[in-house]
Amino acid sequence: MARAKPESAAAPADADARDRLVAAAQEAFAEHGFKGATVRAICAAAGANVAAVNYYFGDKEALYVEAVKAAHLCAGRMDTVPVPPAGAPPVEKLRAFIREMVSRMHAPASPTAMKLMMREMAHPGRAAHVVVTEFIQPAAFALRGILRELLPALSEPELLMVGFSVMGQCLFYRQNRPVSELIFGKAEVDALTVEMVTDHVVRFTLAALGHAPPIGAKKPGGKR
Amino acid sequence: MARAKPESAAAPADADARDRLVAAAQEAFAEHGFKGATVRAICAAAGANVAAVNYYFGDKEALYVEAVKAAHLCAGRMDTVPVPPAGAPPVEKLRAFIREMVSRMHAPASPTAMKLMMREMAHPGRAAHVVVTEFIQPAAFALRGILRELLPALSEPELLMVGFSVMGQCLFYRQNRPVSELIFGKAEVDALTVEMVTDHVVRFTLAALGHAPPIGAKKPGGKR
Amino acid sequence: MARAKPESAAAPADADARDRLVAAAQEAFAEHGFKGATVRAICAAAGANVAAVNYYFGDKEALYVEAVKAAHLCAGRMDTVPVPPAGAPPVEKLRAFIREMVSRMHAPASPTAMKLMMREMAHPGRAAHVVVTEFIQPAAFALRGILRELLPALSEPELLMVGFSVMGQCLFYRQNRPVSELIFGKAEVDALTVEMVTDHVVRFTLAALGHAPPIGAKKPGGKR
Amino acid sequence: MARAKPESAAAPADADARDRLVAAAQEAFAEHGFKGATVRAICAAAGANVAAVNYYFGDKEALYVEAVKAAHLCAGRMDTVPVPPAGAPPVEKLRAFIREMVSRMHAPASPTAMKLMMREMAHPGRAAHVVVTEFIQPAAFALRGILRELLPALSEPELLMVGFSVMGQCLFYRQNRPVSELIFGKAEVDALTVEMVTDHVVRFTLAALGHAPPIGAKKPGGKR
DNA sequence: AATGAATGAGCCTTCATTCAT
DNA sequence: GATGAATGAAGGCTCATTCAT
Repeated sequence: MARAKPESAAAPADADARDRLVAAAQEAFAEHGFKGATVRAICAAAGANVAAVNYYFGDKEALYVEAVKAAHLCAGRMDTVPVPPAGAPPVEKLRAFIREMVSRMHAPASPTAMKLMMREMAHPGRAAHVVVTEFIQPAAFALRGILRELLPALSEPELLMVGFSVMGQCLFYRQNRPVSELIFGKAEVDALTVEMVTDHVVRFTLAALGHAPPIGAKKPGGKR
Repeated sequence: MARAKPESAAAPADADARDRLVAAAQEAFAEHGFKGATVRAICAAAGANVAAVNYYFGDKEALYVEAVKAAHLCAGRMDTVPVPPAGAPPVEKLRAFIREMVSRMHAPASPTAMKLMMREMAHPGRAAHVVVTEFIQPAAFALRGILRELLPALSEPELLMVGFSVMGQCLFYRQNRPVSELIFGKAEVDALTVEMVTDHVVRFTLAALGHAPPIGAKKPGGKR
Repeated sequence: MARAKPESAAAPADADARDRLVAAAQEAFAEHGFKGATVRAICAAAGANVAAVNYYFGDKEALYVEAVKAAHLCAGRMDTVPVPPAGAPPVEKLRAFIREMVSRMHAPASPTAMKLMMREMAHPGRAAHVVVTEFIQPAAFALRGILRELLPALSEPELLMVGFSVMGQCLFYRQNRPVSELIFGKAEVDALTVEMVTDHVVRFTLAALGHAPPIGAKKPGGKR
Repeated sequence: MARAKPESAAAPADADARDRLVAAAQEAFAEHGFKGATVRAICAAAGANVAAVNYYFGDKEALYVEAVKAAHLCAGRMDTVPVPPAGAPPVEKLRAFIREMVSRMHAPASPTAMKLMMREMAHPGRAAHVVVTEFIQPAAFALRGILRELLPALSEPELLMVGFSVMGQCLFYRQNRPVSELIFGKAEVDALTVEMVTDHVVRFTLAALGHAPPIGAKKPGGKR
């Protein structure tokens, strides 16, 4: 926020102390939550002094906010990236949106970054405002716009729920992956590649909206 | 003279200290997480001594596990509940399953039991095993059975993803409610009643599976 | 303030932890001031745990207040003790007042208690209100009453300054003893017994007020 | 090229960093004590670097000593100032001495230099020696000389106590001003001007010594 | 059986100080 | 000469836990 050197985004090892601190904080906060993570552990993991977090950020909480902000920066803005075909048909836009969303949820650039974001979303607190207004809200409105094009006759609440159905499918793969692995086995879940999931969610959704043959039908075959 | 023993966990009615402790722990852990909740606050809320948690459970962590276990007991088994149409057609079974699931997830205020379970599911740890094997797993297998009946031709991975799409839609309303309210406004989100959401998820899913007209179509239109 | 066992006042060694804590705190605060004294050192000196001060008093500051209050309690109330001859002639009352005041300043029951009181008086802060209203104020008003009897014609400001002259003489022996010893030598200053100082201050004051022969005159001799 | 060296302490006019540091230190130490004042705050107030105090003085404590020394320099020597009547009658000398002393102690607001000196005198430590030998001692001896002239027959201890009575009256107005204001109200105490206090202390003392009519007598009475 | 007084480990933070520039 | 980024020691305080009762 107040620095002029945002060079290489993820700072795993050799970046300067401040960036290493943020990276370590993401990891720690994602793993143990705000209270569970200790600044001592974070500083140790970042190879910095115990006083470093107070020196660079002034506060444990400020570091937390910074970590969440960095996480969503690292994940990229949702409103700019996903919809390459600006004037394309809405079905294509939706397909692109889901593809982008699923791929982000599936194998994000920084796993811990996503994890941290999810944690904050589940229990909004200190940094919720930043994440929501800068990261989530644009995506949500973009999706709503696409869906409105596709379903011009739907009432607002119905449109809202359609959007929730799309987001629910995408978020599931991140929010409930650990439990899924416990139930069905890690191998089974890991076998689902990004492509498979993307195709499935796109098809499931488009089928529900009447823009593709239903799931039971022969793959890309005749109308039946 | 007083009580026989603090043996059987679930207390029938008048709630002695041990049960009040578990109830208070559910509330506290659901609200502040494991580290955030203090045993002092829990004991105070339960009207018990500071040493009560150690006396009854031996450990803060043991109390946590007990609280989560009690939560899933309180929430009820997922495989037994939605049985109304035991041998009914699979579409009806699916409808019943979704109805049950959505209504459980939907509780607007905060049935602390569910909240606590969700927290534990998001970051599986201490008590994940019990919750998963006794609560989630049966539900997941029940859903898988229903879907298999509906879609006999699907491959295993495809079936898995269909189940994830159903669960994703249902869970969304609990896991992402706070953020949804931040984005679209609390009023908009609260306006979605259990009935509306149930109907929507059922219809969206059945439409995707080809067992109902798609969402865009005229609502109460012809059978096709 | 909230305990029911004010048994033996000064608790040097075997009293319960709380009292030992207050005693140690008096010593430490008197010696190093509020910020200079550490709760760790205080607890160590009291043979108590590091958390003891927070357990018994909740705060370092609360302990400070308690220490100051205990100090003035230990020194005794000023309004009740000194004026035995209730209806005696004012000169006698003044003599008694000065005697009491000087002897307290000179060799108080607990040297550190007095020192602590003086410190707080010099830089009033946290505990000033208690000390002033409960200990200093009564003494000041008692003195003012005595002086008003002696000097009925004096204006208020003049009476105030006469009181200050009396108090200034008495307090000097406590507030500036260390410096006095540095200048004139410890032996010289220590040679001044309570009796000598009392007699001197009484005589100096009464002489100034015209109720005794001046200092230069032959001791208790003729009018000159 | 810039300045020769930070050698001579007292700066004449434009105040370079070192001098600003000392000034800021006086203020801070006088207000918050040694531990209470932070070098960061001092440097900030002096518009200097955080490392400036260590660079110029080597130590926080060294800066403290320097500040106290500068304070006593700034306050001026006590033996040289009140010389107006060099060979005047001793009564006049005493009058001049008290006048000088009272006016120095009386400064109503906060000439930080004096405040700092008083603090150090109350708890002699690091810098006590310099202050005493260079500032207090000369004044004390000057006073003793004057009193010896006035009271040639007195024993040494008696003379000492007379000196203490004079000093006690003067110092009272600085050492106990805050408490006095708390007891009698700020307005009452502030109403006592330097002139009033000077006149009172002179008269009180001279009366005690038999060189003026006692306090109770008619104010502007005959010379006697 | 059940309590609450007491403990010690550990947390976040501050602060005087240093070192490379 | 003078700076400011960075450090480590220490401080106040919280909290889960225990031990006599």
